Amino acid sequence: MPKPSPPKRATVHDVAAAAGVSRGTVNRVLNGGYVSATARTAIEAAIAKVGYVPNTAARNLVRRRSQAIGFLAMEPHSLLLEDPNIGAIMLGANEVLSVADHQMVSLVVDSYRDTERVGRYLRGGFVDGAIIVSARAHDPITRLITQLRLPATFVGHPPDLHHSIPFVGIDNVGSARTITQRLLQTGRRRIGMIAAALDRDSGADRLTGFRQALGDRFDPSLVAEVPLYDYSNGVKGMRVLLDREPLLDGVFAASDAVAAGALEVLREAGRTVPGDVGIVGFDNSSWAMRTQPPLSTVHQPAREIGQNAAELVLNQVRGTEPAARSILLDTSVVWRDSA
Amino acid sequence: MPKPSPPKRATVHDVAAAAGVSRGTVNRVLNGGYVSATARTAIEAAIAKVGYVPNTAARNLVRRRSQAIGFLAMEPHSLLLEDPNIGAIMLGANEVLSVADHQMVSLVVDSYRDTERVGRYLRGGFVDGAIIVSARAHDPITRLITQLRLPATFVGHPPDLHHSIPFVGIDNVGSARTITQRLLQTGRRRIGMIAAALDRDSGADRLTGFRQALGDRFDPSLVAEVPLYDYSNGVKGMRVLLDREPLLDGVFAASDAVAAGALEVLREAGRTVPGDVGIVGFDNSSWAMRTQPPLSTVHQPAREIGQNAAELVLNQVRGTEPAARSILLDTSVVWRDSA
DNA sequence: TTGTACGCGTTATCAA
DNA sequence: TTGATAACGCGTACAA
Repeated sequence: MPKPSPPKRATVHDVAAAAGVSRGTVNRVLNGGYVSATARTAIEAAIAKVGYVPNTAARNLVRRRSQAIGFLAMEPHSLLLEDPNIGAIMLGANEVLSVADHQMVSLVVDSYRDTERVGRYLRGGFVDGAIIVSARAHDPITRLITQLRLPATFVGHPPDLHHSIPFVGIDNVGSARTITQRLLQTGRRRIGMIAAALDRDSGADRLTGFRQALGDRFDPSLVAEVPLYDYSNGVKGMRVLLDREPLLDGVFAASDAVAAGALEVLREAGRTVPGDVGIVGFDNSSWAMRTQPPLSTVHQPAREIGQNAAELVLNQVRGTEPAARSILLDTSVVWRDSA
Repeated sequence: MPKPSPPKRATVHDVAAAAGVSRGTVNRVLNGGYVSATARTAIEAAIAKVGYVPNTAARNLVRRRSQAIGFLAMEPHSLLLEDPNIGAIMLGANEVLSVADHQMVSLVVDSYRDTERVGRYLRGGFVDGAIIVSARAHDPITRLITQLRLPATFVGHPPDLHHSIPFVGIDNVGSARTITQRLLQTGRRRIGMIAAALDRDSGADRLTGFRQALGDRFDPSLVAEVPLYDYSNGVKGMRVLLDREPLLDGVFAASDAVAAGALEVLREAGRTVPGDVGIVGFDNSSWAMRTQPPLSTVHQPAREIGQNAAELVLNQVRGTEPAARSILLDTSVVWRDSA
């Protein structure tokens, strides 16, 4: 079987020939510059006629650009698909990047080996900038990026954010406070929290908001810490909570998936929701509407987060970045039946 | 703010200078060829010392390759994230592509405008090959790809598959037959199907399998057709079925999401599962374990599908494709409590 | 086994 | 306003 030959593509040279001008002039209509009206129309016709499309490789070579932005997800492979927001964030980022004719290359950093590989990639100049999702504290990748002075934006800030790098996110503290207050307003007295992912800003901030809302009534023994934002950790956390305080009548779960797991445990324990105990989640993911009863939760604009992150990087790449940096997007609370 | 200057990168020239040889020799150790042991070690040391990484743009320019494979999803944006398999398929494909040092560029084709844009992209030689997911009949993109003789692989075959293009998929007919038989074996007499996405091979084949399993007992009036594989269509389909045949005691839902919707309607109608009616799904997605009761369903190896698809394209790109073409992967049935 | 020189398709610089 | 020409970094004949 013969190696398929790449399709023949028209070049600037061909366009110039077809229009009866030099390559320089063609280039000026492509990339702006002084050019006479007659030449312009002739060239535009020629471009359409020969079906010219610029060759990215050649262009990038001379411009010393890759026209690519890295999307770094610092997350175990398995969790990538479970995360209800990451997909929408990627989609949002990809939207504005592709409009700006940039390629989004997604790199998941799971193991140490990944760190090395991605490090080489970044150093190699394969991307003009990076969007970093769910970075943890003291991340080697973060250090590398500041070292390289690579244009970048965080989605959610790592605890040790070097503020030369902007971020886009939501107010986790405020959102958590608001939704916890709802629990208080509906008369719950013994309120616990299943706190997940405390090594991330989102996790830590949600706990902070919970504590703020409770004020004097905050009781550390009613906080069950679990590592991840998922269903099975919701199950574990709820068991702990129920064990410590059988009279519990309110629960703030750090995510909808966690809440769904908690709900299952409550059902097994014979507690009714929202009768015996009220429960609220976070994310407004598809979980929230599937549970019985549906969850009251915090909606975060994941797609917009992605879009804003992409814009922030592109601004830096283009060198047209004024003073204003990080962006905090608004959340909204969705009331359903669980509390 | 100054435009961030791209990091200075070492070139073959630098390596040659550092090793005291010519660029040609350096090239030979990079891309294979005769080279003396002494020269090789000297050059390898030099490469490490100056931190040389090949420049993709330059390499692609001269090789006339893009080192990119398009991942085309012919699906509405909104459904992309809902589909339980597509994410895993992408991950699987990306895995083998990145090992082969190829970029995966994902292109979602939703509207007619997308078709045009993607068409330009393919014609422009921006990808060396393509993986196409959920193509429908008479797709203009498919036609373009055969025209261009672009190396490609389908995931699931479109009804009008031009057999010059290989595909990787599962045996939807056989899997559907098997799981429907289970319903029969457990003594169900009036079995209906909620058939979704009949304009796709997967949807049509599952209906075929259902019909085969039932044989003489097949009753067309017990098939509710719905357009999409999602929860809300499961709700609609189940209502139709219950309306047409109140004595129904078995249901094959075309996907787990559909089954979940159907389950909700059954609950509202006061039917117990699996007591009054047995129900089975398809996909073994996260839905299957979240429903009450958990679903019996067909597991399909989504990740492997992606891996195989990528390998099939790469083989064609490299021109090292023997005779064997399409691949059918095995499914397995997962028995839970719903039937 | 090694070195030299040309071409890949663009952009950018400089004269004209 | 336009045209010629030199990079950009690499692969590859061809000659040595």
